[in-house]
Amino acid sequence: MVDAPGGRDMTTRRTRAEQQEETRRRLLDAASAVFAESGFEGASIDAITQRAGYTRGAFYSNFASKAELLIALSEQRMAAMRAELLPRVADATGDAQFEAAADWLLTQSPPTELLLLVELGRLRDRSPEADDVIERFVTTARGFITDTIANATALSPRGDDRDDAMTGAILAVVMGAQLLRHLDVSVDPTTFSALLAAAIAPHDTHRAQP
Amino acid sequence: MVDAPGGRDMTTRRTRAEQQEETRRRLLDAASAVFAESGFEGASIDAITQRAGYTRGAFYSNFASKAELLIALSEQRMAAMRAELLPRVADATGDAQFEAAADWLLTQSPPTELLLLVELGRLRDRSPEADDVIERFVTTARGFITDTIANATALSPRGDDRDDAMTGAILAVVMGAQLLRHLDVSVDPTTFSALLAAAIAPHDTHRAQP
DNA sequence: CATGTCGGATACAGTCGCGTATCTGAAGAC
DNA sequence: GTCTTCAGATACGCGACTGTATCCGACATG
Repeated sequence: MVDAPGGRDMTTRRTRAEQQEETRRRLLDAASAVFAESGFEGASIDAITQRAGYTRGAFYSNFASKAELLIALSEQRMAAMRAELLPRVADATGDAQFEAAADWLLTQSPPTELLLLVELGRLRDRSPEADDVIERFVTTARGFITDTIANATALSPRGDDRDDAMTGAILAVVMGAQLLRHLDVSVDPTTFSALLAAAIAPHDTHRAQP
Repeated sequence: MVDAPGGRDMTTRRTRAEQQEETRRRLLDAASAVFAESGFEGASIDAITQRAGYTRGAFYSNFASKAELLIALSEQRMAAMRAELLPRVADATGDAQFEAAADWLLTQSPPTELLLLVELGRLRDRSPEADDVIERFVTTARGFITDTIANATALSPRGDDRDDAMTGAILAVVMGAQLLRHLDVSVDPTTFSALLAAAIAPHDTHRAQP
């Protein structure tokens, strides 16, 4: 699909670790695309390696199984998502933070990432590691949300189960919107921002309703 | 998995059409379970027919392909969902309608149905029929939502694109909640109802905030 | 009751994907 | 420069899944 990685290029001398790192990265990128198209079970290892420009040998020297690949990919993408959101939120102030996050979620972020969670949810029964990844994601996402809110409203999180209800509401809204995008249903950004605000409002009693 | 359907029962004489109808129904039910466990691509026809208590022959005399089975299953389940929601909503009045719907969605309805939409979304590129099913679902769901609101608030729908934004918001909330359930993340019913109300509130300017 | 019809079972051949075992050439060590 | 190591390629055997072709027996129709 892209330029052949097998062709050794004299201008780019690389250490073994660098080389393998790029292979891993390419495999993960290819897997992301193939998973999105065909789903986890429908994605053959051959299809993934071929799209990355390798053969099956490259796969088995980087991953033990397709499940492990899914785990690794999920973790990479969750970290990437966080890395994208953090600066955008940090660069804004007050309510603009939510709008910045909402805008990126609705227009920039690939709805594909959401599907990884669906596959992980299916895998959880067979692999305890998938369960860990999901739990880590939820915990991290909740922390990110409360931190952002605390930062935007200068209110510290409660730390009680009402926080869980609120972060759960935000997660539901965000994930629901991504799912609609996957179905090619457009989501109005204004409505989306309003929903996010509504999810936070009952949590923040100091805040006035407009 | 259940009692063998192959064993002809003398007490239950059935016409051919009835017999085949039951076969179809069992196959659809089994497919629903297997799809939930293994996904569309991961579900083998053998696994489906075996769980239903048949062999592959039963499948091919009822469906042309696995894709067609998914289409049929999706349509059946969407109709069933509607059939479940309608009386619950009709039996309540005013805001209780939303609570009734919310309660059923969060506690009774299997989060599995949502995954069918994900698979359909993947299939849409290959099968135009899947696209139709999705569009029909979205349209029907939107109609159901506006009807329910109109019924509960005695206000007629606007019929403009603000309706689309509002129904989209509700769909996002509902689907997001189901996805969280699939990930074993509990969703607080009170928060969920509040979110639904918040999605409607900006739409309904005649309504006072509590 | 005799015969045609057809839902579902059985048999079979072809394809595909997986995992392992083995090989190769370049990076790293000395 | 030689030797070792190892990422990635190649080869192979195996099992699983698919679709079709054929068969069987219960319903249907006269």
